[in-house]
Amino acid sequence: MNFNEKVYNLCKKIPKGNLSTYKLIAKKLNTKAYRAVGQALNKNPYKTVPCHRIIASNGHLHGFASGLKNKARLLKKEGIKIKDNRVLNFKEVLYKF
DNA sequence: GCTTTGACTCTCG
DNA sequence: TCGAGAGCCAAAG
Repeated sequence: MNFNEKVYNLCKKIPKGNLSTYKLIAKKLNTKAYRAVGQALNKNPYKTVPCHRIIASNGHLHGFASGLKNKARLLKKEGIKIKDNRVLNFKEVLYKF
C-alpha cells in the first residue's frame, strides 16, 4: 500500500459528524508529511473519501479545492458548526483515530 | 533526474 | 497576535 492509499484509508475511517486534521493523519502514518497528505487529498481519485472532513490542525479550514462555502455547508449538515471558515466545536468533533 | 509547488505545521522575533 | 523561515513528503514539470 502506498502513501496515498494509506491516507485515503484513514479518511474513510472518520465517522459521520466527525473530522480530523492533516497532522493527525500524518502522525498516524508515522510521518511528518503534512503537505503530502494535503496533496493526496486534494486530487484524490476516490469518491468515497470524505476529504472535506480533513482540516488544518488549529480547526481552521485552510482552503479547499471545491470552495470553502460548499464544504462548510456540507460539514454543517453533519453536525459540525462552521463560522468564518473555522470549526467552532472543533474539539468536540475531532476524531483522534 | 533535478527543481518547483502545495488542502501543512512548528518555531522564532 | 502575525508574518517569515524552515522542515517535511509526494507529484508534476
